[in-house]
Amino acid sequence: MKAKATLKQIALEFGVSISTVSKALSDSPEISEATKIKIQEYAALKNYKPNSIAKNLKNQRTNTIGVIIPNILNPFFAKVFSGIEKIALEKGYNVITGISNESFNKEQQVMDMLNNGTIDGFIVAIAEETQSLKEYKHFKDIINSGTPIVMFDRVADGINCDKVVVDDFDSAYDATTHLIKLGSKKIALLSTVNNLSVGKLRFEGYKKALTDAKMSIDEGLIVLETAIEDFDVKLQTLISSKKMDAVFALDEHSSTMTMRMALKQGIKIPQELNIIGFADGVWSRRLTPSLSTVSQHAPEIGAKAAELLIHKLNSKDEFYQPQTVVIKTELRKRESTRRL
Amino acid sequence: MKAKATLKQIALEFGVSISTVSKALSDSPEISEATKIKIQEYAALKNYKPNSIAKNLKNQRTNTIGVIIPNILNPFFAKVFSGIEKIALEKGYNVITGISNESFNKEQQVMDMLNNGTIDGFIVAIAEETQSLKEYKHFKDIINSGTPIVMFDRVADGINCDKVVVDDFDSAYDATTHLIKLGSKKIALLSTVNNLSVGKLRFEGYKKALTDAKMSIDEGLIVLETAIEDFDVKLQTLISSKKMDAVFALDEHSSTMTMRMALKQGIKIPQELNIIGFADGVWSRRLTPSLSTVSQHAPEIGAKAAELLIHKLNSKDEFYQPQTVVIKTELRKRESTRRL
DNA sequence: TGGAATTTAAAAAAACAACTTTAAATGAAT
DNA sequence: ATTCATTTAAAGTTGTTTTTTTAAATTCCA
Repeated sequence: MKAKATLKQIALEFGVSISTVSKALSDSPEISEATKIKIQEYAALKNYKPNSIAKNLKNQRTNTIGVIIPNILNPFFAKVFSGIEKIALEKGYNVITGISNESFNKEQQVMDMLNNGTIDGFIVAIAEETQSLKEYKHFKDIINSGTPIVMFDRVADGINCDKVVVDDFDSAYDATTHLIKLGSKKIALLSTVNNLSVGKLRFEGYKKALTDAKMSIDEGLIVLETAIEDFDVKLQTLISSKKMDAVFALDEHSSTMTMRMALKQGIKIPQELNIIGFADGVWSRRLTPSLSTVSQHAPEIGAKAAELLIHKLNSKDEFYQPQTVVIKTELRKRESTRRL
Repeated sequence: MKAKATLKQIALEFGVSISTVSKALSDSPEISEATKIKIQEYAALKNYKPNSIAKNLKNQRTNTIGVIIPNILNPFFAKVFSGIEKIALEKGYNVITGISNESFNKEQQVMDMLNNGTIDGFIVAIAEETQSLKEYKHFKDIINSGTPIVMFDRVADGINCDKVVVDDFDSAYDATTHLIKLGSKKIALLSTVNNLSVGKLRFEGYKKALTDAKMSIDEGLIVLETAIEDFDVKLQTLISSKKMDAVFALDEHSSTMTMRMALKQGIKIPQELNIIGFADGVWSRRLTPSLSTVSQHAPEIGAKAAELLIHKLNSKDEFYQPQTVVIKTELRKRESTRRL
């Protein structure tokens, strides 16, 4: 464990001043070639790297982004994260990760802990609990303290900051409309995420599509239930009743559980039941039959969020107007859908 | 965007020195009660938080862990990460994430970038390319520079550092043995990860289990192919031949692809074909039939790695002997296996 | 009660590492 | 000897913590 090379250590080595070393390493014209060369060579040899903590302190910025994610095990967030990380690396930023675990307290705690100079700005998907409570004061405080926030996917209406969202309403509308065009007369709607902004928007899109197609909204075909156990019971009942010829599932659990229960009942997919769901693309392809999904372009969401934040950090514009960017979704038609 | 409260700012406010404020806030007995109270009250009012960058510079430590992961989209790594994050939060550490994308260069670059005071230590799963090249100099350099490393899952034999691994050999041995006990006579071995240390160990465990059971190792039942396209072609051929009654798949792709191709061919699982694979537990349960897997306790791996690193960071023991911790796996028997 | 000793409170300074700016010094040339 | 050009030294900046000094207040004893 040899001592790390610092300007001071190098200066001592050559009996010159710290500023001489600093200038030599930044290749300043003020320093003689001979001195520069010997110092630069020594620095390279010792693998000198400026201590970024010291630099950060001086510059009053850290080139670090804080990313607050409700649940890293959700592949959607993992993908968004990969998009953030990619852009961050390109722009020379580090990424500090905080997991809120869908908890309001932990979200607040983690963000507060990081908002002390550790990070320059936040990228956040709001925790479920926070969104249920509509408790957004901590976001306002952080923004007021001068730390910018970019929200993605789950956003807070009242907060004036950059946002990156998916067109949840439209994508649900389009998916439902697609099922109608395939000949479905009875489209069930399944959701365990109706407590989230995204879930509500998707539900609205579904209803609008039915209304526009002059189809009635059948409450008996709708299962909105946040508690997984209760949801599964209701879903089992619905599937056994065989009242529907298509399912639109708003989240991964309801999508996959529908497939599993239907296959167990011997219901043929897609011959007897069309299914479109929100789910991870890789795993949807691995199912048999493969699941048609609404692809949300998660990496692009992350990339865009990172770009917005870094742009804001680099601009000195006091009167910057926050914007909301909508990332288009795509309907990925796989084996779980076909003309009835 | 009001100015952040600093010691200096508070000192100026009361016309006292910076050190007085510092001591007052740390409730030092050197400061009179009256002074302490007024300063503490003011600090609370102004929501003063010590600038962690400055503290880090002074303390020569950042309470931040650098986690280098080959691919965050792999649920295994995401789960390990969640385990790391949990312990880190408990112990008051932040987590900076770097993704190597399985690339040697990026791994080196990211770690180098962070090893300048930004982080106190690393937790690393080695990139595939790094492991193929057996190029471990950067790890040695970092350790020599005084920054401890804990490796998990994919580890480098030649490097003297803490390691957290799964008993890949044993778990493969046990899984294979389980298939034998279920009555399998012809157990195929599929792997797209034979370029990784973990893949090789699992392969060895499979062979040992067969040998111990006095069964021959049939090269015609073994598909080792890193390129996904080539793998799929070979797998299709193997499955069409129907030469086996069981499959042991060493990674997620080969596990799921086997199920998919077999089901497409009308092969009944598990009646005609038993399958055990390495795969994500959540999604394995969602498959129909659900997939029996080797559960690797990923969060525990991450937690243990974080504990080892933080312990090392907090101990001043110059002669600390690095250890290798083995996390036990568990065979999760689901619908894809049963007595033949 | 006056002067010294001791306690107490607070201020000053140093350190962390990098970086910047200003001032000074050296050397050569005029 | 003076001027100019080139180097180098010194000092200040960031915010915190820790150590050292200084100043004031109190106690103690003669």
